[in-house]
Amino acid sequence: MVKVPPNTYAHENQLLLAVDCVIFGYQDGELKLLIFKREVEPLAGQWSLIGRIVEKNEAIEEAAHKVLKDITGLDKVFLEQLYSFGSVSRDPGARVVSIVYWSLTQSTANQEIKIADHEAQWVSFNEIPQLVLDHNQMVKMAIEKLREYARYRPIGFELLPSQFTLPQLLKVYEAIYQRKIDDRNFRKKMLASGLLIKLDKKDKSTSKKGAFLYKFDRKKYKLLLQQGYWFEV
Amino acid sequence: MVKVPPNTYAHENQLLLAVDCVIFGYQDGELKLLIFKREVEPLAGQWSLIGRIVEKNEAIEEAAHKVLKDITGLDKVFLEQLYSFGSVSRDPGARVVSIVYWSLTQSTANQEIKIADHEAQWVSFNEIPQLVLDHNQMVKMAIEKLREYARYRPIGFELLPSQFTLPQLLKVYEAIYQRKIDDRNFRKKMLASGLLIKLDKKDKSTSKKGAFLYKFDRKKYKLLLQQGYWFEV
DNA sequence: TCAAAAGTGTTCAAGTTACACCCATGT
DNA sequence: ACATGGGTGTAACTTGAACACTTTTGA
Repeated sequence: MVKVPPNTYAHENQLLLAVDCVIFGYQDGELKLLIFKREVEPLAGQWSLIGRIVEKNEAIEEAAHKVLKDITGLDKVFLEQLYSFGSVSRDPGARVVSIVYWSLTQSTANQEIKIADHEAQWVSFNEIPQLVLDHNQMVKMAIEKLREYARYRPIGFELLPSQFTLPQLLKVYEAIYQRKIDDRNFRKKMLASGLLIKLDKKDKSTSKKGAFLYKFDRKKYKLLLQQGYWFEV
Repeated sequence: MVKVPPNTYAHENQLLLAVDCVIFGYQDGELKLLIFKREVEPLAGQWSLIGRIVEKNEAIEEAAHKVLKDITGLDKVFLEQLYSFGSVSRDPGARVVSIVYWSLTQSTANQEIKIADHEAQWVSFNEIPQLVLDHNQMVKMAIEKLREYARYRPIGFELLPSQFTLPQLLKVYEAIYQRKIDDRNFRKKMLASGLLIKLDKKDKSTSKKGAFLYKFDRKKYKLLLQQGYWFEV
């Protein structure tokens, strides 16, 4: 009779657990990734995702939230677990298993200041440098997840200010999918979803005519989700 | 200037890392979950998923594979990472973060012997008992994942012997979705995918006429995947 | 008055769903 | 000969894709 290795707690100092965050933003019509220069040896000074070791008394999700808040000042943003990376030699410094989270952020002036403080930096998707360890792989997976997610969940909004125009939203999706999207079909679908609240204001920053501003109806979305609603762009 | 907590390796004996496996099977026209009685305190003797602490010198995926092989004897089966659970007090015995994997297995006689050895047990989806810790939540998430996956990947095969009939495959999908599926449309789609290899043999165990046996064309599937192929049931 | 972006409907093709009967064979 | 499960095609409908012009307004 074969025995499974006993599920015992008699293990000590096994390995370290870290969280790393793939943080996406959207500026100047482009999707961006937030990276910074690693502070600890080995590989100090090289580009890296933002993360740290998980403390014993904090939940992993909590750790991810804190990392994100520390660097961006942002609190209530889209943040979800992506995947855990745990090969033995992924980190030459120690045996570290990393649980990766991905986040979508809206850029605000305040946030930019915080980011600059940390010497972090936004880079365009097609200019992502080599990152330490397996971080490039993490980013690749996160980008795939972003595209997959965008297909059936309304996440374009997460990358825009709370008030946005339809042309802006369209551009976000075009940036995500890297292709032109028919604007008439796009409007139809978006408006048909019933998840947009049209405001009585126009944004005239990009045209003389001005485009109507909308808000995303989060309450209604939650309600629809419970009813098994399926969104598709 | 705010400082991110330093990403240093100077932490010790932080927490333990475990893998747990949600193992699905298919028998008697029903989807089943493999559970066993927990061996260690606290909560010894209660129903639990199968898992153990990850050793320092093994990759997390490797650990999951070993757990699965130890209990079922199965080696090359569908096994993917599901999610990591890491709230502080999820385990009253210690601070344990659990990385959960899910697996689809084909039942074989040999496997059943191994499973019996371990006093593990298959239970139907609608008879899943209360499990220890957050294991019921893990199972719930795995079932959702299974349904999501089945929509766009040919995974029905993973639950059947390597040779199977179309009526059998249909029943697997009906079990996954818990609803009747039109057999004509199902056949059309399956055969149109080009991923089934028709054999010259019939299985007469369930009817006098007998149903043709098929094999799943894994090579072709891999090829199609690379070309951005998208399967849908 | 004109340049530049915002806004609006219809047609066609493709894919999905619904549906009913004959076939083969062991007992 | 009959009961049982295996196998097959078509029509209606729904969905997604393609496509071009008018509107508004600041400069």
